[in-house]
Amino acid sequence: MDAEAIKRSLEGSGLRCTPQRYAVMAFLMKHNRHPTAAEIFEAVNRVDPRSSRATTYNNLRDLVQAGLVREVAVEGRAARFDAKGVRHHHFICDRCGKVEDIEWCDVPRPASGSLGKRILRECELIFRGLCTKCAPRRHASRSVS
Amino acid sequence: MDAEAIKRSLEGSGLRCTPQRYAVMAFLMKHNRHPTAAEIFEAVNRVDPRSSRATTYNNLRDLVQAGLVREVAVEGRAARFDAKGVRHHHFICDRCGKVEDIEWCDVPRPASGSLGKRILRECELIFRGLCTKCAPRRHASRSVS
DNA sequence: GACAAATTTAGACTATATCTAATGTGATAT
DNA sequence: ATATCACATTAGATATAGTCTAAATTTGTC
Repeated sequence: MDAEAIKRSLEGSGLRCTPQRYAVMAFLMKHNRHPTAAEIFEAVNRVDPRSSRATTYNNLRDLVQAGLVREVAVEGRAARFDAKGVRHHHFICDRCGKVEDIEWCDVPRPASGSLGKRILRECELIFRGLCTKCAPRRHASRSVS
Repeated sequence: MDAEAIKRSLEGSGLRCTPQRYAVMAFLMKHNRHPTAAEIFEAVNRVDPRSSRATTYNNLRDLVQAGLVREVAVEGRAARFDAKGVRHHHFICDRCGKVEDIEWCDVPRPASGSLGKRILRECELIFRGLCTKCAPRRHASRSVS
């Protein structure tokens, strides 16, 4: 996405295209990892225009409010704990960050049902509760009681 | 779960059953919300035995290491951001807290496939990306690009 | 250019979590 | 019983993430 397009996108959402705001938005569009505010702050400040910490946070807030950026994995930013009594999954709301328990369910095996392969791949993630990197190599099952 | 059972469970994991440790564990077993460390600290300290902040955090760490407690929604405790370019879901690993994008996929409609109703209910949560409370009331579709 | 509104800024402040060094506790050997 | 030693606890210092404030600056408009 080129500079003009970013400018239009900001102004289309009722935000002025200030140098600092532009820098934050451009950085987020260029890097599709999920950077923290601190990483964005640092990256933006390696070159002109500089941007104070407050401005970086303000701009992130504005971009999220405008619907141009998503904030993920929130939940008040404090760790939460859970005695492993009944086996269950955790689901985290995209909007409010609430942690919701969902009933335990094993990974569905057959890929032939009315739900296609793509859905299964996504189901497997949540059913397993582990990302691709952390998932056990083979058919080994991990205790998540 | 009674006091003896908690004691056995701690000792079975190689942890001494100290008053402070017991209090944290008992609190977590009794309340199946997902309290923060601060909430646990406060609750435990409303009555004897008192427990310092460091001890509360240490005990939580020990309980997690021993596999008796889970820490949910981690990810280094810093918010992460994401320019809403391509529509996708976010999956957060239960073990390492990594945020992983998964390809966008609409909520599957039919409940009659080879995957049962229960699976569908769980799929819907992740496919929608919103918890029960935040989900739009009816068939309204939310823009999550 | 002058004005008002929006934006940026440095730094103080709050909240969450970890570290440190001193002290306390409990099981075991003597 | 008591000396010992590993394990636990403590208060307080420190670190990190984020917010707030009040003043200064920039921007769009007349």
